[in-house]
Amino acid sequence: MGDQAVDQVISAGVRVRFAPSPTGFLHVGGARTALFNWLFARRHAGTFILRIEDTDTERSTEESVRTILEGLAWLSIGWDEGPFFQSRNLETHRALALRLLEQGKGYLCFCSPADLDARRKAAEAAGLPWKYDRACLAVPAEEAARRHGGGEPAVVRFRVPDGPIAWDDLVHGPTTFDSAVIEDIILLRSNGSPTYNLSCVSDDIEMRVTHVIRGDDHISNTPKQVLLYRAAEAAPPRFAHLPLILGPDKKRLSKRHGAVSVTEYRDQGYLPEAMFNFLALLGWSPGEGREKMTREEMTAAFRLEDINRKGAVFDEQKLEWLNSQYINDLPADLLAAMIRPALGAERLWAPDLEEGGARRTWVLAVLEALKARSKRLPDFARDARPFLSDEFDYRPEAVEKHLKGGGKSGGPAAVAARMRALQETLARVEPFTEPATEAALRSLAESRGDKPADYIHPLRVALVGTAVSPSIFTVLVLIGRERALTRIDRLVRFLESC
RNA sequence: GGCGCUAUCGUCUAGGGGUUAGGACGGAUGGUUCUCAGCCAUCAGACCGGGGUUCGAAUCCCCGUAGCGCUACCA
Repeated sequence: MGDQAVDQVISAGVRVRFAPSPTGFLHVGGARTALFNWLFARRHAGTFILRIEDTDTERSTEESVRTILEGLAWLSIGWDEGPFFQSRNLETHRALALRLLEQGKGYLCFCSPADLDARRKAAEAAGLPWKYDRACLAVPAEEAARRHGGGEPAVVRFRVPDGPIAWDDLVHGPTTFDSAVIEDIILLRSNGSPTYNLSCVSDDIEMRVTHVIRGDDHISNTPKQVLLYRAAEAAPPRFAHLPLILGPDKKRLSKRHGAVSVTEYRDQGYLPEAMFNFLALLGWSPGEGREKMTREEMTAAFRLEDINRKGAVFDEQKLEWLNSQYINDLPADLLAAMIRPALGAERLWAPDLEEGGARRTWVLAVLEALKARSKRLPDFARDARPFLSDEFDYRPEAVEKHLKGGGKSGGPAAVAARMRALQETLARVEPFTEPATEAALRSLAESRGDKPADYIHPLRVALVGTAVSPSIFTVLVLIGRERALTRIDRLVRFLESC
């Protein structure tokens, strides 16, 4: 079958789901799983289902549900069905378990957790591999029913049949487990609540999920689930297990590595498009060296078969680079909208920036000048301050290097003299444009037997307070003649106080 | 311990019997220049080890080794 034919078969109703448990924020691993499900669904014009697995009432919180939804929304990963809450389907899960029990595919187990724990520990201490020993399998069904009816606590276990279990993983290829290593799975706890594997399989059957795309850490759950599909006489879905996202130490990415929540990255000033692109590249490559891609390009190129099997280290430096690329591509007016909260927090956002008008046009020009040197959104709020406000400090290292710097600059007095001369020149230069101001500064330097840099560096400190900025003449024109002259005044006064 | 998964530059990866093993991030050097960034150019940098199969193996097979994951009445 050719690729197109395969695609057509797959496309006959692809249904995938992202099934996070709401016990924390949406971490980057979860986001990447959601992303791949989304990409696969879009690629095959299928359905993307969001299912919240909130059956662990101890740890599940509504706050968690909110942040997960918020994270998905930020990344623009929308779902077609749901969100469904697994806790609403408990009765269906229970019915499946009871059906299996009735059919003799399961049995009641009266072993207490404490008892089990003791036996497990004893086995481990003796260096023996532990697996539930099926002690209760020997209890006749009638007796078990009577004891359970009489109030004795019991769990429902699934009786694992003998024989090999195999599936053709879409990313790992053929994978097999020997049922001998799988213990009889608990389906229903002694309080009657269903366990993860049961709920998961039951829901996936009910929701007619065709492809289960999830993290590698679920590989060992898969044989159990395959068994459950068989027992339920339902066709199992295709499985695709994604490589884990690792920290720099090659261990599964976790909080101790720093930021792991997607909303943290948002708050650090990453663009959702950059994050989306970066996450997609973690464990997947369309080949041909393609890296920076639009969602549409990623969707068109996405194939589960191209997913890697090796865990991928989350490289913040590359994320930052990608982010700078996206920032550079962003038109200034969109940029303005994105950094507005940050500017507002710094009290740099004035109401007159809201609508069209000269002031807004000017602000956009400032952002444009700052773009190439910005890696993350907060870089703008920091660098834009001297443009948007007259309140800024001289950076110590800039003062040290360009104002006081002994031999080369001749000391504060010499710098002050040059700035006075420059001030006079700038007061007269017409028009006040980049080429004209540059020509004026250079000829002034020449006439006084100095180097242009002797004027440029102190001027930069005067205008923005730092040793680095965009081209000084761009800055000069953006700041404008009047403010520039005032700032030179301020610098001269500062030099006199040195 | 048992079971499973994995193994190409520091990192993300391309390649899948014959390649100077390619690209990107990061690093280094040089250029542009008023600084930083950017941009441009150049450089350094990898097929885990051992056996097979083959005329030929990074690629296929086996065995090691290492790393990671799972091993709950959590999900």
